[in-house]
Amino acid sequence: MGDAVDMAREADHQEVLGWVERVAMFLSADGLPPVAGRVLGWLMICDPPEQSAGQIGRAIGASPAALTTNMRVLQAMGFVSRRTRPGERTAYYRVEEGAWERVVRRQIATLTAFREVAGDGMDLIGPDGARAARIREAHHIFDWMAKVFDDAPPPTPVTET
Amino acid sequence: MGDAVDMAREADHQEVLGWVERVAMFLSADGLPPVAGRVLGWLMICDPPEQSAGQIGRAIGASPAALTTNMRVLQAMGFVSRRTRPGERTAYYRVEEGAWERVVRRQIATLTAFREVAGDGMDLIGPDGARAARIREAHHIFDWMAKVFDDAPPPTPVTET
DNA sequence: CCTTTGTTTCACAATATTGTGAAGTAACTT
DNA sequence: AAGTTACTTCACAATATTGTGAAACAAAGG
Repeated sequence: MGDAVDMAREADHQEVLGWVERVAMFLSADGLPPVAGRVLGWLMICDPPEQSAGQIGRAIGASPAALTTNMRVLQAMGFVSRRTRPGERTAYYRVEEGAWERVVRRQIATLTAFREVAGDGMDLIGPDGARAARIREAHHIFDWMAKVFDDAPPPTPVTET
Repeated sequence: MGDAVDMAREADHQEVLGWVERVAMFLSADGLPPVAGRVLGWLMICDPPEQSAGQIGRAIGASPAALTTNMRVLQAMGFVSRRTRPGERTAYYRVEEGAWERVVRRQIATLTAFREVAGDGMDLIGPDGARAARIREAHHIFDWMAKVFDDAPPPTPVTET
């Protein structure tokens, strides 16, 4: 059924798939469909780093149709980029540079957006201390979070690509 | 059809409901069901601040059954607390003190948890520079985020409750 | 003790999400 | 030009999520 090298490769792939699944699970908490998460996970760890939809689909066990749909999603989110090579009809995908920083920043921006909602709530019911206190508390904490990030030093750039 | 005071009250309630809906929409991005989000929004802005399931249900237009289910969810998440009064069978709910800080911290913790996943990925494929670079980048950014929060001054406590 | 009122449970309906299979289309190869 | 391969589209199936209605239940009031 295959020699020792094949068996080792198989075991590796299982381990890698397990990791890919963890990545997918993490992203599904953000509403990303399972296959999209698996693709991103796979593209994080695969070798070579740039692969076609077919290769990806075979690796993670998803249908071509699912690949089409989810590659589109991932591109729209700016997580992966699509590249073609001259004289080849196949498109290759890779994780976009800085994708995860964008993920993080987007998350934070979404969170801090609630500050506006809280502000509008206070406008709505007036500054009356007792009643507005609940909303003020929420506003306060989101304001704190926004400031933490505004004041934070930017992440050190990646040295090697 | 009602006097001027009633009409004003009605208009107010519509505005408030609109705000409640925005809160619900925000929370649904985190996977909270619509009704749970509405309840939380309502409890943020309602007067009096402590209300029964029946009152809440009538205010936001949800069935008693939905209330039961979603109040349970909100309590489990630590967002609202349930209180009974001696000699009354009715339970009253209110927004838990510090609920939103908990929301924010939970979100951040969830995000930074990905640092572990990235770390395990690097363990899996070895420190080989070229291939591990993608995962290292992800690890790097999540590490940055975790540190930003670890180093951040805590939010100033609420002065008035 | 029976009524009233408010809550809970549960079966089910409505809807939304996701992914597959099969057919269609496009592009390189020979 | 015909074949091969890869991707895309689309109808549909499987599943998951939510919320409702009706019936059961519990507690307070008469």
